Amino acid sequence: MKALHLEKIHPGLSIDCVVFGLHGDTLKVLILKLKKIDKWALPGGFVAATEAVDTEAARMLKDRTGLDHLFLQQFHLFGAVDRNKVSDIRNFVDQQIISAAEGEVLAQRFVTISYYAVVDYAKVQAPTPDYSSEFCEWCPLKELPSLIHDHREIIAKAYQVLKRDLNYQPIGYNLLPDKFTMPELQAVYETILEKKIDRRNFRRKMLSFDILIATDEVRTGGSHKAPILYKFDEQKYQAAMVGGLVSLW
Amino acid sequence: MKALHLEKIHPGLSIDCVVFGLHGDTLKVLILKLKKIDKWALPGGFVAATEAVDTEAARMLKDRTGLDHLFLQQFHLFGAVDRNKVSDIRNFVDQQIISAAEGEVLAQRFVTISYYAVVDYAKVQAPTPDYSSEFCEWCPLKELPSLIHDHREIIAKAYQVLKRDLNYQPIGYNLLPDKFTMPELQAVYETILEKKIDRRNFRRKMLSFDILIATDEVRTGGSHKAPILYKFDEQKYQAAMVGGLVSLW
DNA sequence: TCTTTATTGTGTCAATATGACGCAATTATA
DNA sequence: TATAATTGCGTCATATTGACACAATAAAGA
Repeated sequence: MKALHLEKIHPGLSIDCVVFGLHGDTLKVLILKLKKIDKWALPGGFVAATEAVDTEAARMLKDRTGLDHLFLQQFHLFGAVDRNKVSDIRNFVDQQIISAAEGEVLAQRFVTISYYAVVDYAKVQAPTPDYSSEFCEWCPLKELPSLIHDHREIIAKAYQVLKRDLNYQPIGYNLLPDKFTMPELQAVYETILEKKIDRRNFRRKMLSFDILIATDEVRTGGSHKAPILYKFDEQKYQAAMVGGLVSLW
Repeated sequence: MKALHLEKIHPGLSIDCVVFGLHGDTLKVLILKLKKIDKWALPGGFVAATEAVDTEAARMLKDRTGLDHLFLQQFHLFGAVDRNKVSDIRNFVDQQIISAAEGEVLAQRFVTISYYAVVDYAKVQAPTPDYSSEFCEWCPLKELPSLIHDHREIIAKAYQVLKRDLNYQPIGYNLLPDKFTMPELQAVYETILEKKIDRRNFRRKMLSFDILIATDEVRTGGSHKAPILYKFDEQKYQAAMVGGLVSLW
């Protein structure tokens, strides 16, 4: 959480990424263990003076996960005055957990623009910590440890927005493999929404959105009927991202 | 668009507000005519170092419109590198439209966090220009003049998000009077969506959301049957703001 | 090879929701 | 007192949804 090249950094602004990982039927969040402080943080960083904010968010995600071309959704700017909890930082300095200089940096006011992404846990070999962190961990959403600043609030908001977005946006592109089965897609929804959906009704509704193309292949391996592999109709998928899947009025 | 007290301002960050006004059946946007430059701008400003970003957005809206307690929706951070179009600014300086010092300020990189609000045009007596602008105007969404920076893009995005939000959020609170009729509420939707809705089906759906309470009063004055006055069930309205009106899954 | 098990694709059906519209009631005005 | 305008309430055919039945089939075990 320290600026590397302050002179080249857009001032007062940070980026935080909430990276959701689907691990079986559990939704996890990528967090980083800080080096000196006994707390965790979201992957994030600062914006180079010469780069667009969206570009920088994508770069950070790539640096941590190795993943590229992900769907990164900007969802909120957190701009409370004491969102970095200056009294906590003073305590860290008093207890000599961090140096006075480090405390000075951390006590500066930053507003943070937050992005979320949903990634395939299996595609991320080993998340890479940044200069300020020791190691990374995928943590179940329900078992978050003590987080620095307002990062717990950021994660809560990200999860709320993600669930809301499922009501009008498709999901799965660059998250599932190019070809995937209906049960695999359903698992994405069930994991995020923490809710069982009737598989026959799920199929019917999903197909009605007209964003899937059935291939002539199936996924073998299970000791049961081999499910059909689908792919996204990229055109219609993108159209649905903009125009929404359903409209009330 | 110039900082008043740079030393007390959070650096590199501005706020822009897209204030939609319902004027009969037309959706208008509040814009400010700049003093020296022959362009228009969104109401906005900078964030005091001692204030939350949301608070500052509300303050700006109150300064311009006199309106308080509005629903202000933060919707996007615009963070492109050249969103202030530095080449345009250099031209203004070259043509001596603005001073070199003013050009210097305008050419600095700022990211802007944008909010939208929908207000009752009739409640705003006379919008007040700020120090950088000559006068304000409610401009129909379809007839926007030349705007500074990326403000046209900001308005387009605001309108897109507003229409999207109507699909899962209620609208009308602090926009309509405390008591309002069903046709008045419907007009809000029709004006924003630019779409006629069957009044009988609108009523049925709106009532099904269970956020309205019928009073025992009616609105007289028209030469026709007096419509019933409704008010919002504030509890359920707020719940719908968080949880959404409908859910796909 | 022949079951068995697990899970998929397809389809049914009652209940509910939606879109399009009819009609009597009622308010101010002519 | 009639007229015009617009509202509240209701109908009906059609579409959508939720709950569930059943045959098909891929792999594993007997």
